[in-house]
Amino acid sequence: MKLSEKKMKRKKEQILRSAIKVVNNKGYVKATMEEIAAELLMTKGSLYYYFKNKSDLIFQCHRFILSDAVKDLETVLKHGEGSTSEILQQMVAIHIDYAVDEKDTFNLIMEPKNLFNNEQIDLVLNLRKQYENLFDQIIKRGIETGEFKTRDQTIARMIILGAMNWIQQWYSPAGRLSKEELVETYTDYILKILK
Amino acid sequence: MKLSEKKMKRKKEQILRSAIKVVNNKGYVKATMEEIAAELLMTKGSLYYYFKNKSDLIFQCHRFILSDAVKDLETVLKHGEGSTSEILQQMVAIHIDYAVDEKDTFNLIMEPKNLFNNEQIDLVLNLRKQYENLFDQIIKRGIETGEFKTRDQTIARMIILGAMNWIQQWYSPAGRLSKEELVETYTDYILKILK
Amino acid sequence: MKLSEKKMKRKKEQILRSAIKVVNNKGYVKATMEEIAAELLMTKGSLYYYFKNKSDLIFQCHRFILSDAVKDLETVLKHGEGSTSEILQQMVAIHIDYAVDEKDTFNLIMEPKNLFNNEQIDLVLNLRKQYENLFDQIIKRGIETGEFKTRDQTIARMIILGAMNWIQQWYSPAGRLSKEELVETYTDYILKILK
Amino acid sequence: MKLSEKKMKRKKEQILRSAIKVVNNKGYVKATMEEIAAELLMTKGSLYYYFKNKSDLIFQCHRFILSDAVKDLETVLKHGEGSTSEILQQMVAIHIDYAVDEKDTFNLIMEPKNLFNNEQIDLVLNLRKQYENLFDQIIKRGIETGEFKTRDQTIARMIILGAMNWIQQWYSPAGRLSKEELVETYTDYILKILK
DNA sequence: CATGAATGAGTGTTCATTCAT
DNA sequence: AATGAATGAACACTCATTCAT
Repeated sequence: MKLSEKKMKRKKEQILRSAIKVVNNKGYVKATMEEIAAELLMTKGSLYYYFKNKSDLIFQCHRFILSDAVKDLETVLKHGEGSTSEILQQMVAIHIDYAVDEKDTFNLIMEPKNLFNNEQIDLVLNLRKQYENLFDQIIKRGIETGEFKTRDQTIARMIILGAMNWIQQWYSPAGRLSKEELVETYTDYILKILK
Repeated sequence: MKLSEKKMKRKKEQILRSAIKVVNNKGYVKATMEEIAAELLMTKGSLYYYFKNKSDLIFQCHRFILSDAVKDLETVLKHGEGSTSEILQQMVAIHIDYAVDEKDTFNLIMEPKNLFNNEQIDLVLNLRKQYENLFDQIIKRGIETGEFKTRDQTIARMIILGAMNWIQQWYSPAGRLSKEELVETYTDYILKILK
Repeated sequence: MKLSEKKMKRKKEQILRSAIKVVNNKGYVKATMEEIAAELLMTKGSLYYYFKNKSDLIFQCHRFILSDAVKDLETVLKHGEGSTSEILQQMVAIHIDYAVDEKDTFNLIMEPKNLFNNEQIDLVLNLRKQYENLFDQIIKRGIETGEFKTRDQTIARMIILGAMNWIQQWYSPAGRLSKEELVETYTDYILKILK
Repeated sequence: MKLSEKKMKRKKEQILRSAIKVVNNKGYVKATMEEIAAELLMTKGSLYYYFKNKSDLIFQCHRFILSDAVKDLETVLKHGEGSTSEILQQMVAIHIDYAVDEKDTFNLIMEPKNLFNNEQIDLVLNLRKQYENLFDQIIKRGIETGEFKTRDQTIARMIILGAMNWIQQWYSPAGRLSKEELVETYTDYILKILK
């Protein structure tokens, strides 16, 4: 019982990984079930054993990655050490890690959702809100400790997220900047926004 | 000759306008030649008299909008009055206008380009560079006048562009903020980055 | 204008004829768009130029045949000469003609309709009612003239229709009975029911 | 041996019952192996231990129901009490019961058989003949006792069967007529045919 | 110039069937 | 005896593209 369930879960994850890859290379419309399956040496028919729909599969991809990122951020937010600014820097590092390492994957964050049904949309929006909320929390904490101040907190957060999401459009680890330098510079600018 | 050429040009522009509308509504993958033609009371077959491809048509849309935006920015940059900060504010206003009004067509900036052939990609990348360059110019001007200073100018510009491009992911003119307020707040934060 | 419309109509009818043939040979579920198209040396894609759906196409088939039959029956009912019994006999002849000559075609009458959408179902049920109603009319007329009498008119009509629809399950023109004999014998029995 | 054979038989019957249910609800084309199995808390793969094919399974359903009906009719025919007319009425009741309760499975009688292979078709046709023959017998008996008379016995029987089979196209137990009234009225009319 | 008509490659989805365990 | 998993053939439907008229 437990065994077969684990197997199922592992397979689902494999498929998700493959789907994430393909979806983010081609966009979710051009990503075909065939290609997603092919990468795993399966036939597209088999995918339907694990996922109800293409829509469902894509949705799970989104959810999967986002959940992971949320978990990482939460850990830092709760157990991270140092000043609020230092914790913020760690969060920026996490976001940039996802955006750069899992490039295609994380890109999902900013894609539209004409494919999701209402139920799914709700869940996605919730996850996104959760994600944004983590940055809201750190900002609020900074304000409370007197480290930060903002004119309009929502917009400040949007600016920060936008700036970070844009990274994957241009940054290459092979380029002029190391990831560490990138994180540092970004944090620097972000702190300017919050001060 | 000249006459028929002008007619052709006018027709092409009509088609582009229609295509832009549809693309902005449905995204370029779901935008069908049929719908683009229908809006003009034509049949899709006719489109092929003016454009080689759907790919070509979409590309021209992108180019059209981007050129427009570049022109607008250039005008402000050259003839705009006021301090560098004030000119920057006008540029932010222009960008936000395009991002909000021309949603998906403008959005193409940040989307992959599995649709464009190499020739087209080069042209698009050039346009993008031109676009970015205009923001580089205003930053440089600010530094020369002593109004701005940056730790890393490229990254500063990336942060600014990223922040602005993100707007279309969340901003609705029907929401809490008017476009004017949005522009003002954004400029405010952007200036913080540059000071 | 008028010309192309006529062409369209003619083509639609051709497709309907083909569809009727295939549908009634294989049943509407096993009838494929491909096969329907193949018979006309078309590709299945083309069918969608004329019909929105498989469901739509099948529906039009049903409607097409049923309308024809209704028209024929109405003609006899209104302009037929002779006693009510004699007119009934002509109606029986028409029904049997459809059932035997257009065997597969007419069979549609008795097939379920899990395929039709609500709008279509309404129309189909209406047509069926119209068809049944024609037999109701002749029965009523017979009762008024004193030629017929019934215990339960609805059931009488159902028995008559059922008996006639069953013919295509067993009758072959190549068999023992000519169509004329068949009609005569059937009418004979039907009159027994109505007397 | 004997024991496991009995187990096998019992299981087969369980499956048939489930299949019959599903087929009656969805029609045999839309009835899926999955659904048939699910009702029994099995997986569809297991069905293939008991039945070679879906075709085979469906065929056995048909056979099962038809055999049952034949048995019931035979019982009445041999041991039924009362006049020939009264026995006929009981047979009509049986037929109507099957037609109404076992809708689609029983309906198979009058559907084409693109699903059955030649071997199966022969068996089905034989069963049908057996079924029809039982009605022939009662008619013949009526003629011998002087209760009935017919112009053409085969056609008379066809009319009676057709009328009865049609019932499932329109009758609903929830409607105006109870099943008892239906039986009585039908018998009444059928007797008119036979007199 | 424009269109009506046709095409064909592609795509998601379903489902009977198989088979190792 | 049963199952989990995979397969592959089939099918409806879409749409960019073509071309004779």
